[in-house]
Amino acid sequence: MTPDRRSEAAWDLVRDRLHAEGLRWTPQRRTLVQVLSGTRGHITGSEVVERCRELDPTTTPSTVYRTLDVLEELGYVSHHHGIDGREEYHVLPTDEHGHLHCHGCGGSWEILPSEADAIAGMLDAGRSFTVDRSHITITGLCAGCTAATSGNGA
Amino acid sequence: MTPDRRSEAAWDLVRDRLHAEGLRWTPQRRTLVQVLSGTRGHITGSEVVERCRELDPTTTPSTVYRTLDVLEELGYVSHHHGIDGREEYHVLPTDEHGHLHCHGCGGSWEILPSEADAIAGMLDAGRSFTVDRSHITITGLCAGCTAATSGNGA
DNA sequence: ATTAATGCAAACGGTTTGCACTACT
DNA sequence: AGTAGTGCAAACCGTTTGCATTAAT
Repeated sequence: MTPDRRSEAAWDLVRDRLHAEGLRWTPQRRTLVQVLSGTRGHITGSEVVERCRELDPTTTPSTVYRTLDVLEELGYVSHHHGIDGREEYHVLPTDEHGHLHCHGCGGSWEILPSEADAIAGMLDAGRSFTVDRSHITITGLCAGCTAATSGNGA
Repeated sequence: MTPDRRSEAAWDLVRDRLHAEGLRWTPQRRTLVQVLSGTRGHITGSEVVERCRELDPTTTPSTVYRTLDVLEELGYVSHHHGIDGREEYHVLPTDEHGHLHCHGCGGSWEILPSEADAIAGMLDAGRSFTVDRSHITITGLCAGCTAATSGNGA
C-alpha cells in the first residue's frame, strides 16, 4: 500500500506508481525523486526546492510543492510543521522517529524507539493520550553546548 | 532579575521596568501588556496583534512585534516556533511546562512537571542532553479523538 | 528639546494559486 | 488528441524594516 519503509529502492517504483494512477513521469518529478531518495529523515520545502535547483537550475517552486503533494498522496512523504517554523517533509523510507534539537548548535539527534516508547507509555498512562511517536520533537542543549554554556561566560 | 513567575501582578511593574531602562510607557504598550497579562501559556504573534486590535482597532503589527521584542529583552515573554509554524510567544508569569497537542481536535494539554522530569531524565541519561522542559511539545491524539478515530469511519 | 516609539507602506521568505502553454501518454 | 503537468507571475500570510512623524520624558 505504502512503499516499503526500508529500501531506498522503493523510489524506483515511483514512476510505476504514478502511471498506475494515471499520472505522469516528468523530468521535473525525476529530479525531485532524485533529491528525496537522497534525503534521510526530514527536509523543509524550501530546502527541497534548493536541492532540486542544484540538479536542475530551472526548477520552479510551484512544481516542487505540487509534486510534493502528489507524492504525499502516494505515501512517499508526509509533511507537518517543524520547530524552525516551516513546512517540513518527512521522507518515508526512513525509520520513523522523533528528534532532539539543540538550540545551542542547531544539531539534531534521533530519539530512540525505546525512548519514544517510554515517553508515549507514560503520557498515555496518565491521560489516554496517543502520542505520535514519529513527531516527538524536544529541544534543549546537547552535551557539548551544555558544557560550553556552563563553562565560560558568553 | 526576571519578573516573579507566579503573580500576574508582575505586569503592573512593566511600566517601571521600562522607565528604569530609559524606555517609554505608551498607550500601545499598555494595550499589549493588557493582552499579555490576560494570556496564559502561549500565543502566536498574529494572535497578539488580533487581540490588541480588539482593544484598540488602530493597532499596528509592526508596533506589536517591536514591543514584543522589548518585552522579551525584559524577560516578560520568550518566543520560539510552534507546531503550527508561526512565531509563538510564551508569556512568562505562567508556570513553565510542555504541551501535548492533539491534531484531531487541536486541543492542548499541559505536560506535568513530573512527566517532564521523567522525560528529561531519560534523555539526559542516554546522551547528556539537557532538555528544555518548558518547550516540550508532543503531538498525537487525545482520548476523545482516539475513540472517534477508531470507532467510526470519518 | 530630546530621542524613543509609532504608523505607514513596502519588502521579505516560504508557500499557494490562476492561467495559458507544454509535453507525457 | 487529450489531459496532466509546467512555468510564470502575482497573491498570500505572518513578520520585519526604513523612514518621516509623533509624543513620552
